[in-house]
Amino acid sequence: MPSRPAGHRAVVEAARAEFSERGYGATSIRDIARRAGVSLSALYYYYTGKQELLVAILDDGLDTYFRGCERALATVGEDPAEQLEALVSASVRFRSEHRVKSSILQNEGRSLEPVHLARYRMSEERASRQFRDVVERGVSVGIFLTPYPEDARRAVIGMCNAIAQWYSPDGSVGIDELVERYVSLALTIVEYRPRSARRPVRD
Amino acid sequence: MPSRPAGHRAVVEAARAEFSERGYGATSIRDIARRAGVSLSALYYYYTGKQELLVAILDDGLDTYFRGCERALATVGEDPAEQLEALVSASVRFRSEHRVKSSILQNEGRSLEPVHLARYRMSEERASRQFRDVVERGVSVGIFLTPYPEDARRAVIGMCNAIAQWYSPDGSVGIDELVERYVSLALTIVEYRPRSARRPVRD
Amino acid sequence: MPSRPAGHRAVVEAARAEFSERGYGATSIRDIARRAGVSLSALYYYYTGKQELLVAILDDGLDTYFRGCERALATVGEDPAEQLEALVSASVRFRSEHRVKSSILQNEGRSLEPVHLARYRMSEERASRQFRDVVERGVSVGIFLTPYPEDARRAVIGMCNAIAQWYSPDGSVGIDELVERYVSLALTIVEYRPRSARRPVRD
Amino acid sequence: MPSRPAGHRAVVEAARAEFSERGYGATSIRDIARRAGVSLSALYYYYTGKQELLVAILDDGLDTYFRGCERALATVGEDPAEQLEALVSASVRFRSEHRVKSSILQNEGRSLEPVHLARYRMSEERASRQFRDVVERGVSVGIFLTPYPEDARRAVIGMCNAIAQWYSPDGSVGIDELVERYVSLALTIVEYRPRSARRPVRD
DNA sequence: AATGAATGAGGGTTCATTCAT
DNA sequence: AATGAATGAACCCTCATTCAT
Repeated sequence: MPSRPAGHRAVVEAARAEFSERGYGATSIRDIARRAGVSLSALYYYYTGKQELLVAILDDGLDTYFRGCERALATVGEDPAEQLEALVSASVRFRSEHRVKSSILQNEGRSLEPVHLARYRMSEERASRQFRDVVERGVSVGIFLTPYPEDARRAVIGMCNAIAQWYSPDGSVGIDELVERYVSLALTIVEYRPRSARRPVRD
Repeated sequence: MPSRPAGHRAVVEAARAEFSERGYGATSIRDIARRAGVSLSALYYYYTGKQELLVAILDDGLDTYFRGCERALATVGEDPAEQLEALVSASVRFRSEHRVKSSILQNEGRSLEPVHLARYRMSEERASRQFRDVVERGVSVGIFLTPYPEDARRAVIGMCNAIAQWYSPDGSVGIDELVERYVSLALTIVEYRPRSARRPVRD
Repeated sequence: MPSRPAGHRAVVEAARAEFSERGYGATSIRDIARRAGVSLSALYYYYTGKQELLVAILDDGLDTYFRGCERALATVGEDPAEQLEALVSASVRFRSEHRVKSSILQNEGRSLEPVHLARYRMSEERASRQFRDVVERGVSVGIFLTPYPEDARRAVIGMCNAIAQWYSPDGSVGIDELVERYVSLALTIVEYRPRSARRPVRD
Repeated sequence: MPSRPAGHRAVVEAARAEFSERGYGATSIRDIARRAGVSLSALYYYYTGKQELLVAILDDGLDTYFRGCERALATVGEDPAEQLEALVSASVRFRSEHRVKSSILQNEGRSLEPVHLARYRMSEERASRQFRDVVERGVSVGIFLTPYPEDARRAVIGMCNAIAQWYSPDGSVGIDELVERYVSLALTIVEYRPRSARRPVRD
């Protein structure tokens, strides 16, 4: 999306909004062109069709998400608790700051044609694995006490994903505050017990 | 849905499957008729149109959900912890046993025309309130220690809702086991501390 | 229409109203059944279909019209002026008292299938001839001075036919008064000069 | 209608013919496209739908009629008799030269959706008023002796309107001749007595 | 005598897309 | 680089009608 002629921007933006509001299947290419203030032909001049727009939008969404994760992880060390904090923080930020991107990612993967679907599923898997690795390491290291790491992981992801559905920037809770609360919730869910807390306990 | 001519069943079933797989907007009425093994005209003899089909399906889904909740709540008393257990139990069962109904409820509310949307939003609100009331009572009674009851509530609901997206009846975890784990997770999330545990324990 | 089971009446009446308001082509058999308060099947039990309804309605309209003419003509003698009066009187009454029948007669003949069309055209022709004969006799007898009998005839018929389009029973003019005026207009159009008026002319 | 893409012409023409022959309600958009030798989609590229086609055709018909009236009125002075001649002349020409436009104007106004109907009714009213004003002025000036100006007006309009139903360009009467006869008939109907003719009358 | 269920054909309209310019 | 014109397939839905009961 970076080095395309001007007008592109408006088209993707419009498509994103429409896909998010109505869904891919219910959105017409004309709706998009109209919303972008661009002629139908222009749209086809920029993109090969509706499907390519979806691919571009999903890719961009994934990109935004994963870059956020990487950036967050880069600020912490090897400690699973810190890493979980980083991932939750990135996820909460993504779901609240990019609600539109987020909703498309959650709903419109199924609208991909088989060719593109494979790649998309791999990214989904990558996102899961990122969390799974951290949780499992926390468990094996003995600081996450949850007896059901997979369920815990899904609970954490599930609660983060849901943010896009209800969060409003006009609401009473700021994003930083939200991040803090969800990080705390996540640590609760995995039943985090810091090492230092275990020391005095003999037995 | 009870006293309609024969063939109805097949139509709703087919519509549910299609709506769930492709989304309302991307589903054609012909797809539904074909899948139901019914003529296009027959479909219109049963239902007034695509929208009524959606309404019927959503209503049925809500019905299934709320009846499950009521049944579960009927087995417990006034204790917020028990009530939360009941709601989570009903939710987990619904999301895992009725994954198709569940996914439509989560994705296709937006496809409702304004007339029907209002009623639907009220049902959504009712579902939220059910949880909110219980969580708030648990907090005010002092057995749920979470400092952020709303976030906790959303986390619980979010993790339950997500079940429909990944649960498979062929998987390794049975539903009863799943219920148990999620109930436990929910109590963790609200930071449940039973009264009895707090009393005599010195140290 | 006379000796049919009850319920027939309501159906024809409803069909007449619908055909008149929307036109045959734009009227659906369901509209008719609904308006008649009768089931769709009942309608088909009474009539073989939409076309037969139209035929019945047109026949009934023609019947009403021609019977009115015959009744009026029966009250007068051989005098063309009196006969024209009779025809105009019958026409004005028909167009004002039976506006619905009249409008269908004027607009929906074209909706007849070929089989029925022939008979219908003959009736139309009969209506024209009735007037033409009288006007021509009046001319040949020397009491209608119009140099263009055909145009006069068409003018008379045209102005009578138009009544159905504007007449309202709630209006200021009663039908008897209307008849009188149109009779007078008709005689003016054919340039009627009574015999008695010619006598004093020295000849 | 002027600056639209090519092919427009054929579409309106075809629509006009079909609407006139079968009526708006009985005409299918496919009939029109076929008759125009145009693809169904092309038709929709030109017009937004069947209704817009009707509106365009009615507007065009009204335009043709009113322009004819204005042209005719421009050639005469203030004399009501001359003005009536002008209006009748324009009407006869319109009804005989544009029989198709005329028939649609007479039959299909009812097929307009409410939004467009209002405007159409105003045009109808304008056409009536044009005649009414002239007739009334003739009466008040004392050259039209008819005791019932409204009936006379309706008779004149009615007979002119009827022309479209029977006139054939192949017939024995040319249009100029027809105009002359109908003008004469109209003056008869309003009982025109020129001023000059009244003077010599002693008394 | 009367009707509920069902149908195939066709209704008006919109779709994603292409193509000549 | 950009667009107006055009298309065929498919859209949702309603049509007049039939038929078993």
